[in-house]
Amino acid sequence: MADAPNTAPTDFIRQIIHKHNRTGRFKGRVETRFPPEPNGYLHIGHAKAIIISFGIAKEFGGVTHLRFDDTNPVKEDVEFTEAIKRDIHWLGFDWGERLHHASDYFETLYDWAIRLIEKGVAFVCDLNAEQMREYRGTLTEPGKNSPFRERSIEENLDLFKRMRAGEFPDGAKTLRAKIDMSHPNINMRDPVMYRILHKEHHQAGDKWCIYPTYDWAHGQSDSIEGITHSLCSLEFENHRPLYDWFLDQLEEHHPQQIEFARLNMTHVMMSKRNLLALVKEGVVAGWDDPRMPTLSGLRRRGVQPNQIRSFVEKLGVSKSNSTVEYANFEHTIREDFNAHAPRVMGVLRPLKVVITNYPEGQTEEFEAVNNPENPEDGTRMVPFSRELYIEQDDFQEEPHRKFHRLYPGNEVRLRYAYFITCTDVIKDADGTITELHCTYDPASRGGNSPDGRKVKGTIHWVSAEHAVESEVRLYQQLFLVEDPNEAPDGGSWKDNINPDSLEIIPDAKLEPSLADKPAGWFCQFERLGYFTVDPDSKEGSPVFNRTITLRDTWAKIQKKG
RNA sequence: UGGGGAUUGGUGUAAUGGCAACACGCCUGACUCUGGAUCAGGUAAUCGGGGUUCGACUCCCUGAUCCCCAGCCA
Repeated sequence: MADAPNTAPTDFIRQIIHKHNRTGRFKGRVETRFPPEPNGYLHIGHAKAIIISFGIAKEFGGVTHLRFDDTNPVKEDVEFTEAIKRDIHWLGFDWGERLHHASDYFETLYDWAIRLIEKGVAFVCDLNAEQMREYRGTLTEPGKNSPFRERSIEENLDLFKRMRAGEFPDGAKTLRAKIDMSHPNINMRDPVMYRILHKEHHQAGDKWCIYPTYDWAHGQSDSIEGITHSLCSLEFENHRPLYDWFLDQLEEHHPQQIEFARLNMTHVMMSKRNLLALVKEGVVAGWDDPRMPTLSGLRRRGVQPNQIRSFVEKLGVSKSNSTVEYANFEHTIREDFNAHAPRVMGVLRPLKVVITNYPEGQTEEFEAVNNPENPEDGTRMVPFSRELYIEQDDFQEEPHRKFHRLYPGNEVRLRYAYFITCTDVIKDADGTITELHCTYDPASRGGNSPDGRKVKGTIHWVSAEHAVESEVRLYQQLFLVEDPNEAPDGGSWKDNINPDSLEIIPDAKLEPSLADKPAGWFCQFERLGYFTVDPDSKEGSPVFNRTITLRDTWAKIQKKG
């Protein structure tokens, strides 16, 4: 499972850390953090951030903190914290004792704010939101100083304490850093540090009615925890000067913020807000719907955590905005499953086959290989009888010129069993094929003919009397377009939703070994794809999710006509 | 039009002054008791224009394009 030793990544972040280690900036220590806001579920995009932050720290012998960035009680909920922790653990990472909340630091943050007031670099401002916007200036014009900017330190101290004491209504006052209203970086134009919010906090209870903003809380939390490298996404680049400014003013431990490009993927909705909409509006069944790009959705779908890790590791890290093709993710999933998934036989769309020259009532068993990629996985016995199910797709009455499966008069191999030849096609009054009659060659027992005769096709099958009935859920992309956010003319992103993203097959026929597999168990249905047992399964009647199909060369041939 | 970033095949990354490499995708072919897997081969790139240099993806100048920022969101 280890990466090849000579391919250790040398991306720009690792290069910076190596440099710090050379110069002794952090005395060789590497400590990172993952700071989710508890306002939604983690998705594949977060997985990149998690894998990078945890992965790099580990690689350098350091540790990673999990810190809930819970500075806005209006948007957040404990509901999400457990899900976030579970998903990170599932991905394969552990924060040990280092579980924190930004709200753990509210008292320190408050003290530090007082320090800045005393230093004369923070002030209480009475401007309301609209006024503040006017005073801020624009991208091209400088802002104006707030009329409250020159309050005395004493007055600021008094006002700030009274803000905390709850003397003022929401929005009446803010605490702001005193930096430079004409700074070309708008984040430096006297940014807000505290706002008044009379709202109970999911962690801190009703203790506070003033809450720190992201800019004031984040870097200081990093500092308190002794973080050395604070890795975040590109949009925070503009905030780094402020991150640095606060820590310079405080003269506290000063981590290095490093920004990298977040993960974008074709066909995947990454916006938390829109994912929430999909859940709330019932487009999907929940955050863990297998069509969701959430970690819980992927897990239920059957994607394995090591697959996500190797996917992200192979992508690399850079600062350029980019969008990964979904096929890349699929490749990684298949690559791993191919090596590890046990093979079984299951028929999704059953077509009954009667072997007319096979003795009625007779049953025999064939030895089937569990995983040809890994002979140590051994073999299992699969029952065979006179009546079988094969896949409807494996029969064509009038075959495509390159079709080499079953058609009238053609001989194929039933995997691990016998050669059979189609002799009759039975139809109902509507002309729908209901049954096939075939003959078998007893000499081909086990799947090879002693006369060396070759067949072009090998198909899977399940013995009718031994079949386990199963509900199988097939998934397609929730969005067929490459960029789900790109709304069609006059429409919205919702118009991109694929109405056929879920297909339920109520009566698939599976080989008997599949009757009682536990939820989460995965396998390959030969020739069809990789499947996972869904938690909805009941004893003796499993529900399978198709995680991903096999590569389908035949589909390409058909497409070409 | 202020500031901050970015730009290498269709896609994602490497090469940090010395043969533009790897992976995905796509296309051939071989092999196959999974039209899977595997194997062999092929396709295809340094944003433009100047300059420095024996030599430039890399350094300098200049232009273009894309992304981010005007929440009391994170």
